[in-house]
Amino acid sequence: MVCTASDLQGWKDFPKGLRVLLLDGDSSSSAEIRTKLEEMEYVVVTYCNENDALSAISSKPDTFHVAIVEVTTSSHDGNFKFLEAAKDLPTIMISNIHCLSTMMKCIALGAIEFLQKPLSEDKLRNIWQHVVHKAFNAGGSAVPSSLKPIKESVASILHLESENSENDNPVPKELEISSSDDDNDRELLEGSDKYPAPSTPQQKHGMRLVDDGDCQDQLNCLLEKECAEQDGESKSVETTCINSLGEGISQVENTQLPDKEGIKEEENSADGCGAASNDDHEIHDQDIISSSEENKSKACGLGNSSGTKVSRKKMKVDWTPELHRKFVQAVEQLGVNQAIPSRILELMKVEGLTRHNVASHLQKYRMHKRHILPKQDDSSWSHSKDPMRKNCYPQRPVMAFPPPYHSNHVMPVAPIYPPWGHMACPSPSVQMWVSPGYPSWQPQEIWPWKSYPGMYADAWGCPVTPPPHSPLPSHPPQQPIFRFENADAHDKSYGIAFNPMELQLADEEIDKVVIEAISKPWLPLPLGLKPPSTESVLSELSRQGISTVPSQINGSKLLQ
DNA sequence: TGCGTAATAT
DNA sequence: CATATTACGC
Repeated sequence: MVCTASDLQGWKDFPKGLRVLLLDGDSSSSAEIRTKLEEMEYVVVTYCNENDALSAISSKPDTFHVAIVEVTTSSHDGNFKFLEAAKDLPTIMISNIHCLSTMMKCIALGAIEFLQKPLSEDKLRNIWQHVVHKAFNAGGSAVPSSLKPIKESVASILHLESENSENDNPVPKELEISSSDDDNDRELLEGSDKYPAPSTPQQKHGMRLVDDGDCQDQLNCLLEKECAEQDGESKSVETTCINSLGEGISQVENTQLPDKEGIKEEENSADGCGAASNDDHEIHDQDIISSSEENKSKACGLGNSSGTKVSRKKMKVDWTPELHRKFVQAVEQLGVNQAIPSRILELMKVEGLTRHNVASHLQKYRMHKRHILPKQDDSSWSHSKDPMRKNCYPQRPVMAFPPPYHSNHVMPVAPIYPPWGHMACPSPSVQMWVSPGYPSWQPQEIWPWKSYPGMYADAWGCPVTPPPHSPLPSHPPQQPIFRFENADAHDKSYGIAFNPMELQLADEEIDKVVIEAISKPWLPLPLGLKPPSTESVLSELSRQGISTVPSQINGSKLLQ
């Protein structure tokens, strides 16, 4: 089967444009539902009496993909006639009444779902799932023609999926998907946290019962991915297995799990050592985490194909730059005084992360910070709430980029590069002069302490112009100096001092990396790039006629 | 109980 | 090695 991206063109924005028949005698509720649906870019045709609706579907049976039908209390057959007539059309019954027998009757007659009014947006948004479900579930050729395009569309997506996984493609699948329909996935993702949950529990289980496992699994997989990407606001952290080394890719997935206990539970049962009487939670498949882990391990070819209950003992939090960014953001937001594990945890809103995780991280974070800012001036970080903090960059007019590119620019006295750059200026005031283009909420400081393999592309999801092949060699930590150029200088004057060895490197490669680094100061330094040494900064400054440098920059002593 | 810290384990 | 865990004092 040929499955090119063009196959998807047919319904690129899949749920959008779904044609919905709305039959509701109550004009106000009808209008409301219609509005909501149209906001979601569904195409709605409303009917207020059953006969019109019936004639519509009988004259043009392929017009609609899904129907939403009110169960009337007035007319006695309560639109059941429609339900019977529209067997091919996935039909959702809606009503004000809470009558179990009515509900059951509807379901028995083929309604795919019964919803109480008022309908939440989630419910409405998710109606497409029924359509897909029906498209796959209707036996073979019996798929109503209105659903065929959907089935094909989804099938081709699924096919792409499986192709990708066969290739043991190094590119995370998420990226594949997103690149295949790049245009609209933003929008899709906007509300994506609302997608994953089927409108009703019944759907999840019901589907499993009926469907053939393959499709279903793939579909779940797909749906999961649709919402997995959400970059800015990842909500859960995936704990990683020990092997995690291979993957620098962002390990956060948005799972929006209602019960936060998911991971925590597993922790104590982690190695299942003493407590044989483990929790019974495990048997529930409610645990999205586990399934995503499974996917992941499949992706890297480590998966044990048989055991569905993949190791629950992955409990190490991988502090990806992204996760750390959130951490720092939270710390900053709280101010150092308030930055205690529990609050940080709250602010981070990362699912599955425990207070212990945060505490441990915080501990390390503080240690490193303190190591960098020796006692001399701990006020630099202990009173970050102080509004006068903005003075912490007295050299501002001098330096071109808002804050020194990385906080590490301001070199500590120690010759070695501290793995944990200190926070350049923890207070929000720093944002005041961050140039408008920058995501000012983002902490200026990101730890370059960890070199993620493949982090250029993966950890941040977006292309960071990685050095295509040969990433810069990790050089011995003495020579290579990245001379940071300041504002007055023109762009071309940024330079790199090479030692002979490095001259062999393709200049363009380096330039690319440097440009990238300069233009995106919020990213960690790419592997191989070092922040400028104190000496180089100073000499550069003096070369430009700036001889006096404040003795204290950002709390770090530069001179004397 | 929660926090911070250091030592220790994985 | 980075992180978790533990232990201890507050």
